[in-house]
Amino acid sequence: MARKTGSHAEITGPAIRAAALRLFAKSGYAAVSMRQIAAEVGVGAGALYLYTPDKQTLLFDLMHSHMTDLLAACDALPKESDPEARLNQFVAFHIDFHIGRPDAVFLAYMELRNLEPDNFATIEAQRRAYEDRLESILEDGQQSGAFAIPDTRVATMALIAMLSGIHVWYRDGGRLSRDRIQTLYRDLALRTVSP
Amino acid sequence: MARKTGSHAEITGPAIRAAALRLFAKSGYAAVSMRQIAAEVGVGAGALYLYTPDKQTLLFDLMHSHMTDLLAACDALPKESDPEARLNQFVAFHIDFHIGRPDAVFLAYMELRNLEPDNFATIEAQRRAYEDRLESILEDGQQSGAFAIPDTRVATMALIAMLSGIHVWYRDGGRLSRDRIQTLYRDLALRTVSP
DNA sequence: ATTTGAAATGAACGAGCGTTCATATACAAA
DNA sequence: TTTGTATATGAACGCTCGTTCATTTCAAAT
Repeated sequence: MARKTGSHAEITGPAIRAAALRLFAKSGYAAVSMRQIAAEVGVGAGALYLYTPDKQTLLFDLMHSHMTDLLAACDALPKESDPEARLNQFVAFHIDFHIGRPDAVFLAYMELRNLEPDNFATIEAQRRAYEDRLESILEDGQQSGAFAIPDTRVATMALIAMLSGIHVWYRDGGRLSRDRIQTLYRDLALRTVSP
Repeated sequence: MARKTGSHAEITGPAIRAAALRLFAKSGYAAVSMRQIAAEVGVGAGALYLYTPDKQTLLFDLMHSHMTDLLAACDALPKESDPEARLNQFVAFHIDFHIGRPDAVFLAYMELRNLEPDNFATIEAQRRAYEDRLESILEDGQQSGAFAIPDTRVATMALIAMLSGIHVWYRDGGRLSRDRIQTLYRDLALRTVSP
């Protein structure tokens, strides 16, 4: 048997990316073999190379498209002028975006060290760009007197870490609803910057 | 050649653990081979098995002893009665302990998924026990009225994430001294729980 | 000086790795 | 219905992996 009945590139391609994402997130890039990914999709290992030049590129594409989506979604938010409203908006956005993509979030956080130098630099720049979105909000609030922040860079990193930490314990259908979590973290964020 | 001049178990054993810790932290458990570890120590790969039954146990021992040290050091802190003082103490302790052990922190944080189920359960219980140290402080403060926390469990996870996030950006000799970081994070922590 | 056990070697094992390629089949267009 | 191309196979390549083991050498105790 060679080509399969009903096989199409527009099905297999995304299926490979989805399987790779799930497996990389669960076991880690280095611990997952191309044969495992292929088995999950239901094809032979050789077929993967019709869709990616190699394993490293598969990882990079997953991380890169995640970060690109993140930045695009962040920039597509309606513009608020009040720093406090912008912070609230950022917190709600971050939680919403990240809770809906646990595997991609896990990848982007845990697999940086498995990227080759050029790929690493690209992802790292995107991560930094995202942090800068938050830092701008804090700086503007600081200048306008809406916030009182001793060190905006530290506050930025602290807030990002606090928000990103949700993925460690959040489970769908757990004790807290998404709305409740957003409310609690909006409150936490606001407390850390309020005068 | 077989046995080496000047070779001693009390030297090679710790050297293996130190090399494994550094390499696991840098590249990840699955990406590091026993031969790499051995090369770093300056022995053959076979020699490692005089000091560990297998690679998995080597990882587990590193994580387990780190967590055990962490809990012991935390419990050895002088007892404070005031919840605010206890929170300050916890923040300072956490930062101090973690900044001094970047590799072990990285391991305990990133390699959980590479632990076999029994080992995972052990480490996870220790991690939870550490979180509970902080949660107790927050609960006591909440009951005494010193703190006003909508959800102590969420506040606990948020604070732990915030504090642990320091390892992402902290570098020895960077812009901020250890003292300055402790001051900033004590302030951040206090803000998030203050009435 | 001799003995004894600890410490390390280095070859070997079977298995699995990422990747390539000649080959075969299914589908779309003619 | 024929033809051309997209899609997939599965064997094979050269490596590296974790681990074992017979063997050798060093260091300390007698």
